[in-house]
Amino acid sequence: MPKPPTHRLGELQLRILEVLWQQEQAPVSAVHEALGGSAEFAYTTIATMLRKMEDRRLVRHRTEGRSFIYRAAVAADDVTRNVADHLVDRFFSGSLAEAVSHLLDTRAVNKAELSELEKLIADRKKRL
Amino acid sequence: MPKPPTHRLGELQLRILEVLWQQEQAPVSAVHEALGGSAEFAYTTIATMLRKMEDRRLVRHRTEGRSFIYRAAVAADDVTRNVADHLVDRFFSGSLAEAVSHLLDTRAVNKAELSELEKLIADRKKRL
DNA sequence: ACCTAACAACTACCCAGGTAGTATTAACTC
DNA sequence: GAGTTAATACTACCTGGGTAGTTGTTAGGT
Repeated sequence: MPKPPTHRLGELQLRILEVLWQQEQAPVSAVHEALGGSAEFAYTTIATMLRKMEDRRLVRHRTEGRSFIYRAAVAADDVTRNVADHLVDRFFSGSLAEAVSHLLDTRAVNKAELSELEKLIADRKKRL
Repeated sequence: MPKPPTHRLGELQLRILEVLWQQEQAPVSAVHEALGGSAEFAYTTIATMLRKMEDRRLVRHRTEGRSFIYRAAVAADDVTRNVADHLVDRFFSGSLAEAVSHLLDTRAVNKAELSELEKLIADRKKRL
């Protein structure tokens, strides 16, 4: 099956997916609620977006009574991985080190976080 | 001045910026050439995109004879930083360690790269 | 049987990235 | 100074994210 290009998702699509990842499955109304209700978006906006996302195979639905119950059709990890991978490839020519270096340059990283990173890498090294 | 949201750039816009970062400044024709000439894009596509990007303050131009000489108005580092920062914030709730962990999980990282990372972090630690 | 509330379907926008054809302008050439 | 050429300007289109109004359907209450 052709995987959808999961990098390049709109912000709303992302938030909808996040709801579905958390709730496993939900009718339109529940997604709408979880996103802040009518204060943030019209109910129809969510319904439309859900339909469009189903076209792109990002979500699926089944019918229950008169309601559409949606669930995510892509895993959170897949989306995250695709987006992150794409970034590293596109902006750092595939070099993870370059990416991390850049991030370290421009973020306030405290000692604790640095130690966490060190442990992470040490662990990884052992596993080779 | 209101900075343009540099995350969320189209692919073509990125490639145009990359040309401009490399060449410092260039007329439309040079950008078009650098992007593979008419085999890839019509000359007018590049010209149009450059104009649109100037609206968004991503590039500037000056006139030289009848030619427009364009140059980037945003630094490569700024764009990269914004995109990377946005990613870490959006997908890893701001945790660099989480992001790196995820990347390590899904990319084939060899020993050399791991060592490079280790050195990077050690250096950074000293500097605190 | 009728009314209403809930819900999905349909339709129609707006905006921006991307694409490119056509028109225009200005300089250069003969 | 008419014609060619190289450049920009204008215009129009497609696609996809985002937004929402209107319409149709149906279950439930009375």
